[in-house]
Amino acid sequence: MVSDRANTPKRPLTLRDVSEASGVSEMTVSRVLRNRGDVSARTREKVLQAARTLGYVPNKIAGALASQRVNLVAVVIPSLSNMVFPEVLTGITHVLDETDLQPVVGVTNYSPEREEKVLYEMLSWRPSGVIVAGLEHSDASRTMLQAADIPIVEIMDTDGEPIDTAVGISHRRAGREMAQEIIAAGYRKIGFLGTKMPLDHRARKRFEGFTEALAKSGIEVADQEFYSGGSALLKGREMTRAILERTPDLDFIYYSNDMIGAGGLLYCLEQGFDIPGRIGLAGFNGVELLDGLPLGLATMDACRFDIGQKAAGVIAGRAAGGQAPESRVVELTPRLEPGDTLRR
Amino acid sequence: MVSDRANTPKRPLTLRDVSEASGVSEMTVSRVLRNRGDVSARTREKVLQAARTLGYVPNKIAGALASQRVNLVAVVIPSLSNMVFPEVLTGITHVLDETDLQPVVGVTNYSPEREEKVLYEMLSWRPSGVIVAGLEHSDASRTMLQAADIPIVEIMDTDGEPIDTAVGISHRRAGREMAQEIIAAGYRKIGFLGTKMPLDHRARKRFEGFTEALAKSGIEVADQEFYSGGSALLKGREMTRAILERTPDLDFIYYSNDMIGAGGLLYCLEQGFDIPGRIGLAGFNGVELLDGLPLGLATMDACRFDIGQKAAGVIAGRAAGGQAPESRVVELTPRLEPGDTLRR
DNA sequence: ATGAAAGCGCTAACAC
DNA sequence: GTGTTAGCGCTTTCAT
Repeated sequence: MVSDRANTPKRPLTLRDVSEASGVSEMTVSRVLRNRGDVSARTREKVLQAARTLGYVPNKIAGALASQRVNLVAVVIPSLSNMVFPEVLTGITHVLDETDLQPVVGVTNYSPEREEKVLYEMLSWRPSGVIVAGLEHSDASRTMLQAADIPIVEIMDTDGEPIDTAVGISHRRAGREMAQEIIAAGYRKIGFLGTKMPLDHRARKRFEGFTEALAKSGIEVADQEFYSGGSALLKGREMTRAILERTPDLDFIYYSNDMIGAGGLLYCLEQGFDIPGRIGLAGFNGVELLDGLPLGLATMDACRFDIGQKAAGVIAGRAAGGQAPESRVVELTPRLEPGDTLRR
Repeated sequence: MVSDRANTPKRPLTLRDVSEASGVSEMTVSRVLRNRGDVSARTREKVLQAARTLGYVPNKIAGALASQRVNLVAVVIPSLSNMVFPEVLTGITHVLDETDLQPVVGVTNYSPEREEKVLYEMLSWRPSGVIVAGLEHSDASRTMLQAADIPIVEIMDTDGEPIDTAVGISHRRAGREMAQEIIAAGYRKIGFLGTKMPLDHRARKRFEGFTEALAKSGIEVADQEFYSGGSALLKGREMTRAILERTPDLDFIYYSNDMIGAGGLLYCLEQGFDIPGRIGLAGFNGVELLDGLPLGLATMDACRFDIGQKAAGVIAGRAAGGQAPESRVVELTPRLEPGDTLRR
């Protein structure tokens, strides 16, 4: 392993070192290492041999500068602890693995300022494309993205005007449809528990769609409460207790995500409530976690994996010289999963 | 927003554009944009103004090539869906946010081949340091890392020889201590449920430490089962049912992680078992999720956040010209959290 | 306080 | 099939 000559490798290896070690021009070495152009099998072997024994790792910085091409795709998401985003990433990776593109992840913590900073940093590496969560961005962020002149895919949400392309679901519609389902099932005294939403636009849109649809049936949310931070499962449990103590005759609780919904479900089971008779419950996302719960929580799948795949597909297609998709907005349709906590 | 002159911005903006727009030399523009050297307030303003109205984003590729410096830290982890790693990332970010360093995340899916590929890709960007999970790597990976001549921090595990620096806990010891605790509590018929471990070395080491310590007390694992893939919570539930049907007189189950432990706990509660009397349970990791469960699962905190912070600290320190830490191995001590599922 | 020249390590474009 | 030349967009260094 590694050559055993006097080793003082202070200076990182360059193409030139491989060139000298193999007695082949830098250019040809470069060609071999990138599988470009025709190189005789003999030369090829010599070069690979030399590169391997030296332990040469190409310098992509120089390569990118020279070729004006960078095989990175910037992926900017609000959070990694949300479960939802890792799944989107999985979808993205799934597609990019088939190409020579590589995702680079940046996290904003739902802060527009951080988003701006992260985008600036990422764009300064001149990626081949950007996948960014949400349609809401600061003016500066929009300007940067527009000016970058690369494919930009805004994901997760389709309620708004995309900068370039959007791939996601309509959260307003998701909220609306869940409300309709709940009403159709005969529930009338409906509570809502969710995250504080000033910056979680998708949760806000679901809530808006939800209340809107209730209103159409002449129903108002009977009680509601918002939290931030902490263990979502625990919050779900505690908030459910609180809201039911305050408004004991609620017959349904809609949660802004599955995690707090699961907490609420566990609480209700402990209390021995008849579910979905005495009280119905529903969350949002369709996380895998729910499979292990004693009862299946009603939810709506957010198509996370699909969104990731489609978004990556748009970038990969465009990077390969393809055109933008016919439509600037790709709206997927979330499936309602009634589980066991919603009367039917 | 953006200048309203005839816009054909095909070509990305360069320093030169800012230079021309502001009537200041490229060099001075560069100084302003990086806050280096003395620039008169007047010039400074002119430059910033020009850069802003043009929407200039510096080209880090060119900058990095010229300065031979890259403010990226490669972070290579096995998975994002494991909860554990996002938390490590949080710790890393926490520290790096105080510096000008930026983490770049790569995911290996527990595959040595993928790890090799990811490392290769990342090293080719010449990062300022590498944080990589685990001490087990392919020969090629080790060679690359050694040759890179940058700080390398292997995290999560301290049972082995680090390439450069290791920050983590001893999983062997964690397994051992849990076994001792279980025995001290009087349990004797002990089962184990976990992931298939050929590639999850830390889970394997915990298991080894565990069986070793049991052996010292003349006890053998009474039954065991391994899974891969699927919803961990669900697997925990199903495997617990299976193992208890097969070996009904188990009085303790040790799970290789909290998620399947939680599934098992939910199952046992449903069955109405007396916990921790009839049967005790314990997991590993100390994930926040457990806070929301009806009973607190016994577990051992893996110090994820701390590990991230310390690892990032080592890189940041070294990048700032500091020395390597006194010791090449920084071993943290996991706390046993007895919860409600372990007799005391 | 500002500018001019050289060059980082690679690849595009063109010879041969 | 292989080599030569120029230059990517910055920063370093040195001059003024």
